[in-house]
Amino acid sequence: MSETDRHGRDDHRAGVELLWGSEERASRGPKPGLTLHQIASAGIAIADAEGLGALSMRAIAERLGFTTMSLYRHVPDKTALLAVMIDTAIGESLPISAGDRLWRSELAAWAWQNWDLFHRHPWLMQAEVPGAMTGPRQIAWIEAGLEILAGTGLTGGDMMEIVLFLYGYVHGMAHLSLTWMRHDPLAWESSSLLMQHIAHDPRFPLFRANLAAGVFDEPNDAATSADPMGEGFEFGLQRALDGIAAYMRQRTDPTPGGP
Amino acid sequence: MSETDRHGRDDHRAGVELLWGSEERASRGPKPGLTLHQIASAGIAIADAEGLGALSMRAIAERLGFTTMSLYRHVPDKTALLAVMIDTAIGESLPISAGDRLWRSELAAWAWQNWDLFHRHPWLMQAEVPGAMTGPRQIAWIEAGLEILAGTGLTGGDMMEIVLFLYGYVHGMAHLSLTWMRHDPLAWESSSLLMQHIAHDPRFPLFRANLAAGVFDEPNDAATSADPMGEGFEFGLQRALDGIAAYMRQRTDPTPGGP
DNA sequence: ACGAAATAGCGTACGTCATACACTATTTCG
DNA sequence: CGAAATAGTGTATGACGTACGCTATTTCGT
Repeated sequence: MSETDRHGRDDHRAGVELLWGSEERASRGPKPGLTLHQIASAGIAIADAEGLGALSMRAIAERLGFTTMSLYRHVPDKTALLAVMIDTAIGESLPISAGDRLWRSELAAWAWQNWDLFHRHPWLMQAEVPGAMTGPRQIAWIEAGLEILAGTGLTGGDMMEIVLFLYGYVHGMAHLSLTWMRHDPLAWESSSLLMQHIAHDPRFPLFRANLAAGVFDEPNDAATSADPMGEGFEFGLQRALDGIAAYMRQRTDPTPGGP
Repeated sequence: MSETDRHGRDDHRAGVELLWGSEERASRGPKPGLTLHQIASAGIAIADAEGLGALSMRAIAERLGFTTMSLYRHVPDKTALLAVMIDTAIGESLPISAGDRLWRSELAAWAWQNWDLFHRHPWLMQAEVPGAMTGPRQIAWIEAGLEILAGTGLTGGDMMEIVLFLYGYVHGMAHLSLTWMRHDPLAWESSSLLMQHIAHDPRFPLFRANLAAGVFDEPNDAATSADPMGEGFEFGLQRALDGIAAYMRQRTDPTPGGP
């Protein structure tokens, strides 16, 4: 067991270095015919097209025309590779400013770009990687959020908490969206089966009422849209921004109306 | 491939029925010495103690003193079992009213109970199960949220969107918390390694400043607390509730200040 | 220029996983 | 009482991550 632990730790350390270290070519030995970036890109392509379940070391190697074990010359283990894949995918679209200098629209753009990212690479949500393997591009995303709030007169701590608040919301809502809205015909049938069950269950009168009122689009409508929960996301986003705005007012106007 | 698809669909349907159907004993055949509830409970115990990675059909069967394949008499596949585990774990603590009838404190209690649930069973976040396999107890949780908002004069659609907004936030923040705050000593070392990298990276001045200011507790402090991100959660929760409150004001007071 | 050192990729092998399938023993209904 | 249905067992299969030893290649110190 202690051997396993030691190994796990070494792989963790190696994973962090893979994300943050410099990619220097070794001086001696044959020239690599395979790069970390190629591997990560192949992995992303597979995960995008066929889901995380289809992402095996074998599948990646085959796609690249190398043997499975060759990958391990560039990556300590699959978890570390996933971490690199995540950071690579995030890096494909770093946050773009909305253009104006208004924190509210900038934050909204920031949130929507994040939302889109999760929908472009649905496996990002499922990939379970320890937080210590966070990569620089993910930090860059947080940094961008902090930058947006930099001119508002909030303390650093407040800024960080607000960014994490918003990031948490985006992440959670994207998870809901992706869990629910796999519009493959396979999930379709069982989904309507579930709706039938709920619709006949007397324990959930309010939920049922909303079902009947079409608050959830009927599955056949939802299946036609690429982003069926986008409206719900926008709603929550506006609530979140309202909450942030209220907090900023409260912190910058020291109104004398105390207890 | 079409054979696999057909099978996947059948398993999906069976999974939904497992969650929602009635558990009637078959009339003929030997008496079962094993129940679905036992299996799910054993699975929960393993996942709680050793994580989702240690949750194998073999491990569950061994713990119960049966063979691996015996489980498949009660469960179509592992995904469906996970769905039952999730619903069982959620059912262990159904939402409890805060006592007063104020939507704000009731919703806060609701959110905190959800947060606690995720921390009591961290694997709930990792368990990837299709949305169509949502169980009745999870719906009960949403229903409880709707009930809290029932007296506020909002439309059904608004109520649902608010509950999903809050649920999304709780889920996302819990994910952040659990991804980051595995306080096992194994993750510890690589985590501080990451912090070192960030601390020396000129690309993230704002993030670095907050690191230096101790906005993230130093890892050694965080490791001592059972819920190190609880404060951040409460902060975001209050912002979310403020945002909801603002929306309710806007919808119930039809102020004439239009465009 | 040359041997030592280091590395890239390959081939094989192992243990673990979910799960298909055939079998036996048990219970109940017609 | 026999036919039908079911609970649990035993064995087998194919996919997975990855440890280990090998060969071929490149570069450094001499």
